[in-house]
Amino acid sequence: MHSHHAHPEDRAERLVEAQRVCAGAGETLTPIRQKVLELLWAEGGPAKAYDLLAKMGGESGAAKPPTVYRALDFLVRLGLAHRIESLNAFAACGVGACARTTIFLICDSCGDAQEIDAGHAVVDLDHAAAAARFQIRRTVIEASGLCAQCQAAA
Amino acid sequence: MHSHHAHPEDRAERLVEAQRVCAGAGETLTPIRQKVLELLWAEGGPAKAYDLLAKMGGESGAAKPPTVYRALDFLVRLGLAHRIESLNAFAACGVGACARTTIFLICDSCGDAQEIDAGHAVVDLDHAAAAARFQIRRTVIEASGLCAQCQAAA
DNA sequence: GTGTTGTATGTTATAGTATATCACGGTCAA
DNA sequence: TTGACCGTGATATACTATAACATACAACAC
Repeated sequence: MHSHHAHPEDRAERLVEAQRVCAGAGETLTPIRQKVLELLWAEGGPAKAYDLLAKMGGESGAAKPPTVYRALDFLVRLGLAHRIESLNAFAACGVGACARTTIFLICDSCGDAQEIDAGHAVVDLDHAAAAARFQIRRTVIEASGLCAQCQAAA
Repeated sequence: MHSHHAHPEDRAERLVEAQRVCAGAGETLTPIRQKVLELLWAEGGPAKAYDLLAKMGGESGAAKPPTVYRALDFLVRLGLAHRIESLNAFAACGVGACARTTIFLICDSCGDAQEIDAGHAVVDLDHAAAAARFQIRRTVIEASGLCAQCQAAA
């Protein structure tokens, strides 16, 4: 599941890009962080923290929750991944890394999540916030429903 | 906390309105559901399920989690309350009940959440979804940051 | 070299959020 | 009166996330 829509870029290419992003931020893509990022790529869609945890392996038994949560925090902080609030899940950023606000279209049927640029929606949100004199730090825009494929299947 | 911005309407008035909404949907505002709704009103801001649970009282000891979650599901289903995904919290609908998509502006400092109409933002979201042939069932738009008061205080 | 600082990770425990499941009682219509 | 539906009670458990403290190691100043 979630293995459809393979990303055009080669895995090695994305990895180099991710490392470049980290270096640019003065941070390091450590083995653990890289592993979690690759698991997110492999998932190809929303992934739960504990599912990632189970796939972490590790020589001295399984990894512990803080390990994967720290890595996820890091990846989200650098824009390499996103947190999907309405699923309590995480997804690799569809374009490598982005500082932009993105929208997730989450299919209730197949569980996949499509990431699209927020575009004008965020502009309007900024207007609304300005009218309320509210200073936005972070924006979450998520819509759930049926993706094109699942509509066709139904 | 959260007790500022008292709602203009009288509590009894809101209650009648809520009952009307339920009746209109062919549903019943049972004592438990009403109790949870009143707790949300009393809170005046985002409330956590387990905090509500603790305030439920009940003669034979405290209420159990499913009781409050069922009531919350009901209230959200009828538009009498909203779920705030990025807080894992719930809030009474600011206008009694609404079918509309609303935006929450969540203050990181005081924890209050202001509910505003989605307005154009949701139109743009609809456009974006249509372009992806995605059929939206539910929309979550939440922004967090600093409210006007907390900006002034800082 | 020694100490110090900062960052990443390991480890244990626990807090916090949510639902599955089965049982019980009431209402209402067939 | 029986059966379907709904709301609730009750128990248990699943799932999500973080606190708190310990360890390791590299970079740098002295």
